[in-house]
Amino acid sequence: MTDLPKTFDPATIESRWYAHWEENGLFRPERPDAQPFTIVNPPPNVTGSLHIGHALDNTLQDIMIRYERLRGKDALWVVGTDHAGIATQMVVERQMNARGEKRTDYTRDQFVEKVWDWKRESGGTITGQLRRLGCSMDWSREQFTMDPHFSKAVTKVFVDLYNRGLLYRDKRLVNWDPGLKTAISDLEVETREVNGKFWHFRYPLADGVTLDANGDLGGRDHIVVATTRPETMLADMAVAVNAADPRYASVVGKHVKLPITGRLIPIITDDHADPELGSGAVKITPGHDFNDFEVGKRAGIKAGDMLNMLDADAKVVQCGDIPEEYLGLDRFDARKAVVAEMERLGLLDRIEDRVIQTPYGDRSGVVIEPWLTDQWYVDAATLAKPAIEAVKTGAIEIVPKTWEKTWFNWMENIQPWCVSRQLWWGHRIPAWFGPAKTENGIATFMEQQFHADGSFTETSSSKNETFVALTDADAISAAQAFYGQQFKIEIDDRFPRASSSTIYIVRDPDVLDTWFSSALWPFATLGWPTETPFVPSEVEGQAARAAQGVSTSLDTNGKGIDAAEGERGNLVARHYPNDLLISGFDILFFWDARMAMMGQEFMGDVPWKRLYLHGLVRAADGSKMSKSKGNTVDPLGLIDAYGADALRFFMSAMESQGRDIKMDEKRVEGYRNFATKLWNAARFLQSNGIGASQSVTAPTATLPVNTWVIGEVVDTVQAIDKALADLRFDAAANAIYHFVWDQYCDWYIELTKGQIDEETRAVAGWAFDQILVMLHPFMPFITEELWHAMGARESDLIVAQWPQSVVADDGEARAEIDWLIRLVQSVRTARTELNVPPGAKMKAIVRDASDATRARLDRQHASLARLARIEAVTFGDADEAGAAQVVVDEATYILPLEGVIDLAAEKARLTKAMDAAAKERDALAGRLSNASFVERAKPEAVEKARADHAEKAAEAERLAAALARLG
RNA sequence: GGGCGCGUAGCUCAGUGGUAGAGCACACCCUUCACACGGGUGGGGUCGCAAGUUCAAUCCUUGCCGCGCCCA
Repeated sequence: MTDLPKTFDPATIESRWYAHWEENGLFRPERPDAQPFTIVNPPPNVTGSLHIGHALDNTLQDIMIRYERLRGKDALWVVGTDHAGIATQMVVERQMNARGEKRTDYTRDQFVEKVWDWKRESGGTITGQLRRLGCSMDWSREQFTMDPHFSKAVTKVFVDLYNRGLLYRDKRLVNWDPGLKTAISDLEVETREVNGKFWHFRYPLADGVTLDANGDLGGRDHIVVATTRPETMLADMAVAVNAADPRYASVVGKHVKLPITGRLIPIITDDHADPELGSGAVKITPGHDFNDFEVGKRAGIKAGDMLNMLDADAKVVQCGDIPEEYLGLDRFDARKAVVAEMERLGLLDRIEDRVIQTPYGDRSGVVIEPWLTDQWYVDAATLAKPAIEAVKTGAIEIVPKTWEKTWFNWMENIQPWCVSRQLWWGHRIPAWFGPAKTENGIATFMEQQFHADGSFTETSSSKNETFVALTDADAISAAQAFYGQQFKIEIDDRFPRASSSTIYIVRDPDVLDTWFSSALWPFATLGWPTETPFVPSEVEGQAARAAQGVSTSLDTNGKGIDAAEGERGNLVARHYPNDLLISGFDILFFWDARMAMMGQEFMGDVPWKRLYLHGLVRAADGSKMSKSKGNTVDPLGLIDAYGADALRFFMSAMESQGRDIKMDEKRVEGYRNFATKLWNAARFLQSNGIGASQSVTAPTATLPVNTWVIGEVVDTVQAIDKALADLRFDAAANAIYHFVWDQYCDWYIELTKGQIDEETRAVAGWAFDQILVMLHPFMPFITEELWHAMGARESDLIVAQWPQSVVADDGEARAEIDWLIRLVQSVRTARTELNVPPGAKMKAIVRDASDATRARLDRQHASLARLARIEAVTFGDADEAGAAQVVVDEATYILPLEGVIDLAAEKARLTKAMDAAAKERDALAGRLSNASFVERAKPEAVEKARADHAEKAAEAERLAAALARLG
């Protein structure tokens, strides 16, 4: 045993134990024959640093993985980071900007190399911080989404999805982020309400046409349309009215002459125009509005023919007939210019104030522009079906269950997922474009993308040929097969084209959405596609999809174990499906849902059997923490102040299902105090010659106090087992907290003081060991430290054995200690209320004591003397006149306090106690006298009411007697 | 507009169809030989409001009020 300092100082032990565990491979001990238990960590952004949400998420995961490791399972916690395409590219570009450089000063390869440099240098921040939190991940297999093996998986998934018709290139409106100059998915768009305006414009009818003179709008020569985005009128291609709207029936098929551009645009009918709203007529800008895009398509306008008046920066470009002075204007300047011109022309009907739902990029914070481009889309609706089914059949259990509805709702209304991004950092799309074969021979189609400064870039049109392949070589062979042996195929970085002898194919410059790769995390981290699951091959995976991926966790469980027998070392076979995923609900769609889709598609099985969703950690005032508000709490600061164990315990104790956690630093402090309490208990044990126990099984106990504490240990194990089985982290933490402080320290240690014999030494040491094991998942550092401080050990605590939850037959012992505690408390209360000096020792005369009570008093006299300061106990009658009286069960304890006692105070005290008992007695009597209660209530409820009534009645009677004796 | 959640002691939160709990804070007492980051004792709540179901509602149902989040 090592002597412990008086106060626990977390900082001195945390780094030491963490290094010890990691260096000795204790985060993933070799357990080839054990049942696997697998969690993958939500890969933090490689640019990130640990925030309080990570602290919560990773603490919960660590609790589960340490718990299962202690229970003997082959626990694997996969860890790594994701490459965070946009965020990482932004970080590196910002650094370049600070040096007066920009990305385009470099070639793509040079730039990507610089990002790798940055990653090697600064990408490990968060992994170091996770270690400080005590997280026991398998660092030996740390992953990165851009690792070669992982990239291989990403490419394969892209190619396979393409070949299965689940991934395609399409020209349609996409959420374009003009700040980052890339497409983003609809999930990355955040809708905000902003104060804006609704401008009503008059569009003159062309060719002298007027509205029906007899109609409600009486022969007007114009149609009023309204818009929240006036600048888009420069790309208007139609005015739509409802076919059932009589006001416009006479002009359908006619034209309006678009102001400013002079363009003639048709008046068409479409249900999108609602006669009840505004004028009933709407301007249609198919190239710049999602609704209008659909209207345009219904009107027969092809996507490629839709007018596009903005460039990638959202500046106005020529799309045919826009006056010179508008070209190059930013979209918001263009808005002002258009409104001013319409007003000058007398065509501004009116302006309304209106709250507008405006889309913003969640990373850039700029207004998103619907923009017409070619992008790659995943057929999410098809992939969602097995994911929906998995939750319905229970193959995936979502905890808390309330999230199921959200899961279904989102999955059932899912839109095509835009997965291409116009970035340099990320997984480059494995698609090559070559010239098209047409009836006139081989031809290249290019699309010109104009810029506001008059320049333009050309990109390969979707009319060209596309080759999706795993490698350059595969792309070349595919092209060779397509174009024929007479051509040499070369990969080029300019544009697809053909000479008389050579075909040049060009790889798509875009990269994939980071979430596309992190969706593969549960299996690509395990070595897929090199290592494969036991059963599904690609063909079988497809078959599973055809069958909607219905599987049960029983099937998958069996498969995992069988696979382990035959293919030890194949991590995919052994650890897929994962057992549990713990994530914040904020990434339910971004990540969890997509893992479910990809897992089902490629592995033919769910990625995890359970999905636990926790809430956010909010600021003390309940507001959301954010850097911009400056109200973030740094978990590392909390670790510095209170220790990682205290922070972890806080997270667990506050994690109740379906609720956010409000930051409460006082509570973290309280759990630091708890750690110190445990520390001091260990010091007490040491000073009494109590150390490490020799067995996992409880020692033989004869003394009631020892039997009692063994029973309490078992109760606590059972409570924790139950709580963690249900993922009730708060209940688990509270169970061990309550046992340590309120049972072990406050009563067990106090009851044994001064009478520590060999048996007690053994039991006390054993019970303390059980505490260390049970508390270890929550507070790994202090428990490991104390584990070793208490004596020599066969193993480190991190790989010790979880307590056995066997029930001992201890009814009588527990009843005795329960009685003793109530007696001590009652005497203490009487002493305090009667102002008996704390040090004063008393004797007690006991009336009406049963034989059992006499025996207990005899056995427990030493404890009674210590804790209640009752020195001598005698039996029989006594003069109660100058005495306090305490009623516990059948007996009354008379405490002579001649000269000390305040008679009035004692009377008041007894009266209060008697009234309380009488009140409950009467309430119970009232209930029992109610015939319907006795007839209809459950028999056991009636029985309990009767018993309680008898007890309360007796208690009131004894207190009344005591009061009477007082005179 | 649709969906979800929350409203319990001064604060932060558990909880249960049958007499309301914890931590912190508060009051009083205690340098008792592990611990003042401690020990002891105590005060404090018509469980948001209203109706309904029930022998019995803080808990179930409905409505209302207030707060938060997600989706359109």
